[in-house]
Parts: sequence; structure tokens; C-alpha cells
Amino acid sequence: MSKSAAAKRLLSEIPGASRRQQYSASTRRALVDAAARLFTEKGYAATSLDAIVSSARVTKGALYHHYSGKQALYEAVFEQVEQAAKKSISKAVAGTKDPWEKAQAALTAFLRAVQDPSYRRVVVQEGPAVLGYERYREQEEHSSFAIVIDIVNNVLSAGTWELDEPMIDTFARIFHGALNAAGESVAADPDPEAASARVEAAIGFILAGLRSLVDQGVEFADPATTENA
Amino acid sequence: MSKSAAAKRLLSEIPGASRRQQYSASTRRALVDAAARLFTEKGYAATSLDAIVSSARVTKGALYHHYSGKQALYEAVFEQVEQAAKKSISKAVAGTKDPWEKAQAALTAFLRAVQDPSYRRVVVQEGPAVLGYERYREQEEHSSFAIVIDIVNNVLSAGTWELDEPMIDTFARIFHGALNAAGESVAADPDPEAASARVEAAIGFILAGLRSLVDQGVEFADPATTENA
DNA sequence: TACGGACGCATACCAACGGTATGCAATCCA
DNA sequence: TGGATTGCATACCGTTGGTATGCGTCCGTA
Repeated sequence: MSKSAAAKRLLSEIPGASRRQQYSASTRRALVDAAARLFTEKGYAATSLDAIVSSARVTKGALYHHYSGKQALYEAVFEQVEQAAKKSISKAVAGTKDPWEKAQAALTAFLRAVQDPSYRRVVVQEGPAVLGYERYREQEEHSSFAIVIDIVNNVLSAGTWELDEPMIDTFARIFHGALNAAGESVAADPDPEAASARVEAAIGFILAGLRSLVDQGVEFADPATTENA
Repeated sequence: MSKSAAAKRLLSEIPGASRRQQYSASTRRALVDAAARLFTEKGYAATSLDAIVSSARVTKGALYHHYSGKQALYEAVFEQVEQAAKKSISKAVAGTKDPWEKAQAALTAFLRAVQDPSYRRVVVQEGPAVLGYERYREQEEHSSFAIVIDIVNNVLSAGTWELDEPMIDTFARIFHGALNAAGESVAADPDPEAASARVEAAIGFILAGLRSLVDQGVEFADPATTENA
């Protein structure tokens, strides 16, 4: 079914493009789609280029014409999966306006997005190892992590005190890591429904704790502004 | 220096063992040590078995005599690194008794342990991809994650309410993920000292939030015990 | 509309790697 | 002191990621 859909859109998109460009784009799509499927199912190491090009019904010549190698193709898949997740989450929080409410909505949306098998495998589980940690962080910077930054910014700037950018980044990294781990724990649970409820309760509780401090007007001891020499 | 140390302890340990057993244990150690070094420096995929056996001054025959393959050797390295981390953290929290104080001590110790290059690379970055997520979780279950479970148990059972085991596990997974991410953010920072201070401040604040709720006697809405049909 | 060049891709090949099969010498046990 | 077993080296194989080369097709241009 995925194949028929892919075949259907062959030549059908990118209206203002030449015949060649359409063929070329179609080939790239076929490669990325096939790679995404195989990487998700079998993982990076267990997926051979022969399997990918065979599934995409092209040859290695085509692959190496468009991508510099296996890792570059993986990166294309990674970006596609990340963008899909980002779009899904952004859409979910678009309506809300209150910071804490927005955080709650983002939490739910993030938790759902992280369930996607492709996201789990390609981004969370194998992303750091395949891309290398540096490139992994760069990629996340402008996708799922960007959302977390945004949420944290809204929530923590709601208090009386202001946090500088490195401090916001630190909070965001912590929450991002927590959310990824939470997503895995949900996806791996025999009862994802109940597991998801537990995670929402737990993080909701943590957020409530923060809110309590903020509402109490408790000072945050930012090490950057706290002098203790 | 590591090599001379390894050479020195050749035949020098495992007192009550036969000559053969000592030789055997010595080669296993040489293999794991060499593998640990190379896996840490170059990563799993970029480290060839030839490089490992050459560094350990044995041959592939020896490797495959002791381990079933590359992945099994990796797992041995993984366990060694994890045990070292666990021991280090356990020692640091051994003195304290008060739950919140213990949590703070564990946080600091965990943050330091996660800085170890071997731990970062072998456990956090490449562990899930190389071992597969299932085996990765099993391995963590009885090492670094076990500590987090213990801490969470102490802290959250300090309140008036009791949490069931799945809920404790959920909290622990969240914190564990947060700590790993925090460790990476510290290690990748150009100024690890300052980054570490930020992380401690952030997590300290989160813990303070939780404590605030606990002290206020706020009910935790456990989805397992909250009926809403 | 003919044509030279560029583009998209297929084919054939290679080196490196993980893994296996086999052999042999040192050690242990009888 | 012999045979059995263990520990390991050597030689080999299939697969894999990557490269070199060649050819057909489409495009811009005059």
C-alpha cells in the first residue's frame, strides 16, 4: 500500500519542475522511504544498502548519486522523522495560550509523538550512535528540542525572576531527556495506556511542584548570578 | 601506562587458580581493556576486531574462544563500565541518611560518573544501539538505574502517601533519563564546571518543588488508584 | 530541430570486516 | 606418563559499504 501510494505520486508532484527533476525527486523519495522502513524495522547496522536499493527498485549507483553514503541517507531519514514529530507537536499546542496549560498539552503531544516506531528507533535509540553525538545534537537543536526550549521558556519566564539563556537550555535538556526516556518507558510497557497515564501523572506532579515554587515567589538560585567566592 | 599495569598484573591475581586459568583470565582482561579503550575512543562501528586483538596482543582465535562475537565483547565492556559507575555512586551516598540529602548527594555523584568518557560513549551514546534496546534496559536494570530506583523510593516514600511499584519505576525512568541527558550536556559544554553548577541548580530546584508539595501534604493523583470511569 | 554536454543511473568491481573451520601446543588429570 | 582437554593461532569465506566506469536520456541553445 505504501508502494502503490509511492507509485501514484510518481511524477505527480512538484508541478513546476522539469521531467528530469521530477524523476530525480521521485527516486530520492523512494530511497528515503525505503530506508526509513528498513531502518525502523531492522535498525541501521542490520540494514544493507542492497536491501534499501532493492526495496526502492533502484541500484547503488542511484543511491550514491544522491547521497554521499549510508550515513547521509540515514540523516535524511532522521530529518524527515524529526520534522514529522515537530509538526505533530506544534499543531497540538497551537491552540493553548496559558504557559502551564501549554506545557501540559506539549507533554501529551510529545509523549504521543515519541511512540512512533520510526521516531523511537531512528531518533532516540540509534540516532546518537549513528550520527555521532555532535551531529545528533545539531539536528535535534532545530526540531524536537526547539519545542522544549520554547515551552520551558514560557513556563519559567512566567515567574517573577528571569533566567539567562544557558540556564533555560539546561532546564530544556533535562526535560528533553526526561521526555525521551518517558516515551521509551511507555512504548516498551505491555500496557502503554496505563504507562502513559503514569508518565503524565508523574511529570504533571513535577510541573506542579515547580509551579508551587513559582507561585510562592521562591527565588531560583542561578549559579551564574549567585556570588560565592 | 595502562599497558604496563595490565602486564604487571599478568599472572599476579586470582591466587587460588591454576596456571591455565590465570592465563585465560589474563587474556580476557587484555581483550576487555583493549576493547574498552577502542570503543571509547572510536566507537563501536569504527573499531575493528583486528584492531582490538592487535592491541590486546592476541588473535581473533582467542577472542572467539572467550566471546561469541563483537557484540558479546561489547557487552562485557558495558558491564565493566556500568559496575564502575555504580560502585562510584554507591560509595558517595553511603554516608548520608536523610532522603533529600541522599538525593542531592546521589545527584552530584551521578553527574560526575556520567562524565567518564567510557560511560558516555559505551553506555549512554552507543549502548542502546549496539545492544538493542531490550538488552540495554536489562543491563541498566541492575546497575545505574537500580540506584535511581533506590533514591526515588526513599524520597517519594517520605511523604504521607505511598506509591506502588510501577509508579516508582515511572518516576525513576524519568529521572534517569533526565540525569543522563544532563550529564551529556555537562560533558559537551565548553565549561563543564559552570554547566555542572547549572544542572545541580536546575535539578535541585525541581527536587525542591517536589519537596514543597510533599511538605504541603498535596495528594499525588496516582492513575492506578484514581477512579474516573 | 539538431546537437553537445550534463545529468541520472546501472554495472562491475574492490578492500575491509565479522565470523568460521581447522590445527596444534601447552596444561591438566588419570 | 599418557590421553584428553583447554587456549589460542592460522587460514579462509561471505557479506558489506564504497568506488570507478560507462551508457542512455533529457535539456538548453543556436
